[in-house]
Amino acid sequence: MHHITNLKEKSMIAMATLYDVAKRAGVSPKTVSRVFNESHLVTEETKNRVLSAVRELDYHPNAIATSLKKQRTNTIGFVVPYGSSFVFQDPNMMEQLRGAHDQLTREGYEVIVSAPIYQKDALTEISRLVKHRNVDGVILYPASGVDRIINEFNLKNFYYVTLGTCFEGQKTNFADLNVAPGAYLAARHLVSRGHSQIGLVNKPRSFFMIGKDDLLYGYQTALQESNLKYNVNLVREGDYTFESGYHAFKTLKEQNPEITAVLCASDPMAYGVIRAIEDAGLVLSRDIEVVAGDNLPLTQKLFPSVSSINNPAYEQGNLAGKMIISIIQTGSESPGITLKTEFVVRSNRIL
Amino acid sequence: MHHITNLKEKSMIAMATLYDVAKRAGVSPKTVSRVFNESHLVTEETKNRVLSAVRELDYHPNAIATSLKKQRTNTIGFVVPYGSSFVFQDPNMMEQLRGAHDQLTREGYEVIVSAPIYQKDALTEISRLVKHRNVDGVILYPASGVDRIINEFNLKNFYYVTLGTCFEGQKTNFADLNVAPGAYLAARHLVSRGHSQIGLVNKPRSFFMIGKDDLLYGYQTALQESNLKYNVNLVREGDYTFESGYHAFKTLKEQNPEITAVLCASDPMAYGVIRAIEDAGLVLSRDIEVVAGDNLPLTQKLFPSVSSINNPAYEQGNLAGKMIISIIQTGSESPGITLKTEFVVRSNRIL
DNA sequence: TTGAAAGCGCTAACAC
DNA sequence: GTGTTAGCGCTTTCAA
Repeated sequence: MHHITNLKEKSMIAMATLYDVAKRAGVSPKTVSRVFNESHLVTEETKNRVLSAVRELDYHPNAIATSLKKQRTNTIGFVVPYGSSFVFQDPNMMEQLRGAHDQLTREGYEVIVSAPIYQKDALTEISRLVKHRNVDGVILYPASGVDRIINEFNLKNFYYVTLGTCFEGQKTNFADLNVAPGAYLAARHLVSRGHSQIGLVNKPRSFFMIGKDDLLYGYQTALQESNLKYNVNLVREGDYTFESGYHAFKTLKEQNPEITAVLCASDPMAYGVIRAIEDAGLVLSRDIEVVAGDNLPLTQKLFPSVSSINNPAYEQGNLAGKMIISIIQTGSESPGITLKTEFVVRSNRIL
Repeated sequence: MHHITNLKEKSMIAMATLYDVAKRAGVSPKTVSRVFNESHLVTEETKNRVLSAVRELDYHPNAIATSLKKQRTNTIGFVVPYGSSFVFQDPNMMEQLRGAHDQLTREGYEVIVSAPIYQKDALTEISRLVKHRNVDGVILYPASGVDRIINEFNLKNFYYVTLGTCFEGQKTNFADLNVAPGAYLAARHLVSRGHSQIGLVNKPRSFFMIGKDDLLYGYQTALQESNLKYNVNLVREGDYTFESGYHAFKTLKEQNPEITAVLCASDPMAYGVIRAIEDAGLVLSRDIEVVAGDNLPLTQKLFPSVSSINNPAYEQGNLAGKMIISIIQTGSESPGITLKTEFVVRSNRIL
């Protein structure tokens, strides 16, 4: 049945197979398999004989063979477009990944991470991972074109969860975030502290479904309630990066000299704003009050006086992990869940 | 040969197999396989027939079956102990991961990332991934106990690369970093600017093989050359985190009131030092000059006046990726490579 | 409680 | 240039 050790190159040592264990223990292959999968169906005595053989031969079940037979890999793909710098250098995205990782590994899944540079590649990568059966399902990030993939996945019963909604009317399989509550509270807070010229550095338009879960919505609602009129000129659109925050504040200040506060959609953009404030010869929290968007630990530590919208990115990733597992195990879709943002005050404004 | 669509649950759609394609195209399975693997051995005409069938059936090769047959998965494990917060929240480690990811995906490998909380689990995880054949090889991080795993891997011809050396005398399969040159230049620079009380916030002792590639070594060498005597009391040991940096500066300043400069082994620790400086009522770069350890983009942006040792973490990860691929493809070990740190001056000291 | 035989989807060896 | 056959290492009927 089994051939002699395959003398590839120098000393490739043949790994023991389940058959080797069976032979050694004097039982059938199926019995060995049972010991690993349904051990309650095996006598204590035979089990011990098998386990001895396992130890003696240093046997480890071949995960690939198991996957082929069972038609599942116990692996989940985490695919994010926009390139590896965008992903691995964005602490907020890393929090999402961390949340997913923790949940998935706790449940015995491996995590394949992929961050192709181009959206097109990302879409291909998602399809490939799933269709080639490398993974049992994917957690994926909104990007243009993802809706088509989702459509196909729905038809073919492939499993996925999205980090945010990917098209209007998506009802299932998403772990989303509603930024409006945090933005609303943040804007109210700023107004209550006497600010009336409040800048908004929003996320890129392409990233969101315009609607009631948006930063802008919370901001506008708060202004309305306070009878402050909405000024388009106080709104900027960044791309989550430091640079875009820096640039946003620069132009905000130029066009609105009276500006005294800025609300940011992300922490890295808040850093850019802060840097721009200092470069303009102004003092953070005295001349301009900044509200950050993620409430990252680092931000709290570096800028203890900066209040922040709380972005539960870890929980979001965790939730996505839970959802994909449940979807795989039940074989049916999961209702979408939307987490809420909050607002954390850290105002020890200077003067 | 092939059974009717397996009506699991509702509508699990059967994926086309290579046999289905073969039948449809009127060729043998092997010919279909050839089209995907050695297409130059197939006539243009049959190839086209096969590809039509592939398209019509929406066929995708099953990666698991290929892996089982070929005895390789085209997947590399990236395993780091110390837990997911330590990993995903450390921008420097993310740079290593990013470097590895970019190289590996470019070469057609998937990356499985795993960050177990306990070192013990990490060691188990490394073994499992490799022994169960989930991955073709692993990139792993120094931790106590890794040396035993390496020993076993060497014996059994399993493939690995380490990010740094894991035991004294390791000669192969590592992508290491020599911190001494950067530390030396940094210390010389500080001395040349008139500093004589220079604090050192080093990495944790357990992380390094004490030797000539150490931060301390570069620091001491520079002091010696300048005829400054080495003062143990100016040296602290952190654990790469903000908190440890904060605490380090606090005690440094208490015990060395004359201190005017601090050299840090990592950027997060430098952030902690900077925060502590400000909390002590001192001004960064005027009262205390700080040198950071990683030269992260964020640090450059947030603190433009802070010089830094340059930590080529991306390159290190990239190199590790290159090495593991070469090791797998040639079947033989790779000589270890040590990257050098440099020093980047950004001194626009205030006053 | 245990075992025999078939086969998951692919490719390597060896025909033709 | 193309096809046949066996088998990668496991689990799943089904039978004993």
